[in-house]
Amino acid sequence: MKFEAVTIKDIAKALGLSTSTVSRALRDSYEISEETKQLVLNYAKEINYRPNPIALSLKEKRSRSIGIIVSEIANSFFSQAINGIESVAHLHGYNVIITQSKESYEREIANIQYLSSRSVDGCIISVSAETKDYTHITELYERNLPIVCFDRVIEALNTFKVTVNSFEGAYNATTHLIKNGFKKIAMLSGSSVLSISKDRLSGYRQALIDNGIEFNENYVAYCQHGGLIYEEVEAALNYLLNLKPKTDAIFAGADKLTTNCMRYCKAHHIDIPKQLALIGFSNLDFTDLLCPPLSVVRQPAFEMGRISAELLIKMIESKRPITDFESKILPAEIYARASTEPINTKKKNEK
Amino acid sequence: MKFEAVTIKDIAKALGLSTSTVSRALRDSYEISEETKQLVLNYAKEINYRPNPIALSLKEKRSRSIGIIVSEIANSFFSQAINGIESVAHLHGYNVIITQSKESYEREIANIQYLSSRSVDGCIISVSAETKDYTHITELYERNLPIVCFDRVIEALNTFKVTVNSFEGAYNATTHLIKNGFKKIAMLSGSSVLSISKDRLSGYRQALIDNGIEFNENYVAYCQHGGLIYEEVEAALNYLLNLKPKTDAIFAGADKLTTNCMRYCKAHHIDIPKQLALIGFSNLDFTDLLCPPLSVVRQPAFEMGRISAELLIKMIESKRPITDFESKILPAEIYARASTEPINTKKKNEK
DNA sequence: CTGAAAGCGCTAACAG
DNA sequence: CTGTTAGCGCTTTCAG
Repeated sequence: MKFEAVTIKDIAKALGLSTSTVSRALRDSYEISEETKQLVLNYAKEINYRPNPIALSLKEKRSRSIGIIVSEIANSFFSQAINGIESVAHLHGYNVIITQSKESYEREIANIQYLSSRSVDGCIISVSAETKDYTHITELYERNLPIVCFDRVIEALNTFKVTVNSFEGAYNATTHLIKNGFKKIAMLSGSSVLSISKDRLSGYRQALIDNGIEFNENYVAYCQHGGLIYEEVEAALNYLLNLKPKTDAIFAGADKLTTNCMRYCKAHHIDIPKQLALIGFSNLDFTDLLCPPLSVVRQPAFEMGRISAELLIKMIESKRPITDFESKILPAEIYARASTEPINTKKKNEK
Repeated sequence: MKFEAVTIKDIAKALGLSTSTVSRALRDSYEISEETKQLVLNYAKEINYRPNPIALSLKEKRSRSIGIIVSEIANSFFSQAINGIESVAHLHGYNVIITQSKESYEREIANIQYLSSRSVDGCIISVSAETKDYTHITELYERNLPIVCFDRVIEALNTFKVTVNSFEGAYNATTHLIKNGFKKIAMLSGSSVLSISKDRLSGYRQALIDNGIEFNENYVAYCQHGGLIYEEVEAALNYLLNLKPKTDAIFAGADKLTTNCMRYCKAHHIDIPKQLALIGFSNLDFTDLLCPPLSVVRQPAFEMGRISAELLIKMIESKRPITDFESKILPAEIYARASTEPINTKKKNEK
């Protein structure tokens, strides 16, 4: 089965013109008579002519499309970010090709190579949790493929980076827990190689220190797949919840970690926040409807996508190489809800 | 900024061969000596040569990519379905271009035209809630663009269709409510033009009738944007909850309707299920964690995506036009949770 | 066994 | 103002 489209040649033949005349007429070139233009334009509309972007791409070595690599579109943060990217891309006449790495290094490589060979004009990337070696990306970047990093950025890559202030978000979340009276706050962290994990860990650490609480490495557990697999979260929590002194609150560093932590508590009949308080990064739209309503650190995902796309398009359309790269760091917002409410310990202990 | 890739020409020049020889060597043609093949293959690997799929597409008029149009990737049902599509597409060496209609007729047209002109080999479509006229799709289909409909199908299009058994899902959900003692069951429906809305309404209706309850049109409210906009759900519920006799349960016909209904109840301090029971279609992964845990009708989204992609690829690769189109109808699963638990009315009314 | 040449759809320099 | 031609990267006759 083959799908046959109308070409410039068909128009030229039908109208007894040359292909170049038709081409020029369609692009409203000044060197074509008004008469011919109208003739061509009308006929083109009539037979519903659409230029073949593939031929165009081949010729111009640009495709007016941009590639996206994220770990998982089913993740709210990423689908919101993609919406942001699409909104500005379409505004500038670009289309968007979305790919998922599923946190796999192999798939990330396959994706970026597909995208680059597919002649996307640039890429917006949030690297996979598995990726430690970035040569597949830096190589393309050095060969002049415009790339913007967002969310999980590559420190070593000298380009635009769009992130949330992970340190601050983690700092505020942890401080919030402390203010609400929680003492033994553990951190459930994503892959230790990710920049955001490190930043979030630092924020958590600093908040403890600033509040006169000792930072204890043992109260941090890592999930190398970012919580994508429930079992890794289960293992991490089995560990964290059996420490002495007893963990009374969890700060979770990523979307899936947060929700899977909740799932764990439900499965193990752990009362939130009475037995365990919980706050974590999440962009789910339903955290207020959860049981209990969940305190979260929310990232401006749409906005991050928007900015990333704007920067990428700026890079693509810039005449000369850009050397002055800013990093955009947006604030994360804390939503305090029931999952971190202070528990009135007096009832139990006093009087 | 331009990204320059290695071409066959570069290899030919470097090795003192012709481009055709190189091309043949790379494709392991029988008419090339083992020697030359090795030479070319080694060099190609060394300089990391990748064929340009754009050039290939132009030549072969096929791109080994398939297009997807869904209303919204942030919708769990669709992101799960996309995962299913991707899994088989990659298996067959196809790539996937995802687009979103955002329930807009205009965007749907723009998307499918982009995809077809972009020479995707076929499309998998779930139409937007706004779409009443399908000529933009049927036209392309008649011009031999393979298309598979899923979820929201186009009845009139004679092609493969992959759906969930909406009638049965709705029937079972409604019956579940009746069995649990609810009397005045209202339905919160999506866009009235969608086939799935009609089927779900029929299922709801039939369940009432089969249980000796009169079907009353007034107890059905429609949300033309499928619940994407909270306000339309709010308006619908304001209406449904003020009917006499009083509505005591809601059956919601789509993902966003269900969750927005929950949000409404929370905002209006309506106790689920005591004041209002709720069950609805939803593919959210967190419905068990909601407050209260939500009874849902769940669609096998991944599976639907998988099957759609298999059928599409079968269509694309078939030598002769296919005429025998089956419709795959998969069962929906009911998960009964606290949001539809029977309420013990005896306490109030009797003795 | 290998090379020259044409062509996929389009644009753009170069001629008229 | 319009036509001819070459070329983007690749495959594929058709000639050697």
